[in-house]
Amino acid sequence: MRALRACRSRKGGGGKGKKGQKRQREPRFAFMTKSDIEHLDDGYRWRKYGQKPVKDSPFPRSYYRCTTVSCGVKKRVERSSADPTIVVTTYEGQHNHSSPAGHHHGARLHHGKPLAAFGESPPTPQHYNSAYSLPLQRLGSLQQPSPSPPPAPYPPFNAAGGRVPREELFPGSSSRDQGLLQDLLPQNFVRMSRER
DNA sequence: CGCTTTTGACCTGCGC
DNA sequence: GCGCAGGTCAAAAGCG
Repeated sequence: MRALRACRSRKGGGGKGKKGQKRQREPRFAFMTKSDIEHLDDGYRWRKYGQKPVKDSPFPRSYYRCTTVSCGVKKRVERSSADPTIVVTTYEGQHNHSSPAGHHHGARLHHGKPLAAFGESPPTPQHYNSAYSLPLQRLGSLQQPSPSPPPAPYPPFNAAGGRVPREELFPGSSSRDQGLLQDLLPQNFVRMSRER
């Protein structure tokens, strides 16, 4: 048990990051997975660096980071409050390395049955997309059901770091993630996936 | 012995 | 201006 936390000189320097600039720069990609385990082995090595209880969800949200140096890809894992069996994984950023150091199993979602995927840039498109025929959708398309689906699975954003501002994807909610589940997982979507 | 996990504290931004 | 929620850090413990 983390008994004594002796010298806590500088803790929590992160938060929302720089002032004035929202640190939502990396492309994000979220997908739902029907699994009993949260930490799906996608072939990369992840290190858990945090866990926080979510406001509208009885389940905590876990924060992972790619252990590979110079790869600042982050991953957020949380269970759906609507359906505990559904795990929502949100990737932030893209891997600089094609193959994980040491491990090369490829994408293995043990027990996971991906239900849907949203976002802008899947970390391993081939893995999730082809392997499970996931309907890649934009984040915004879920909130705003457009008559015609987006032509390309990957929205207009350059991997160099510049992507379409969140404001464009979320005209209504321009700030704060405001619940990944709420925004990314419409109730009907979850239910639909279950009933299939 | 090294890496991962756990957990509380701290910081920042936004909403009211 | 204050409070809340989200996100990150850092140290210790646990495990392989």
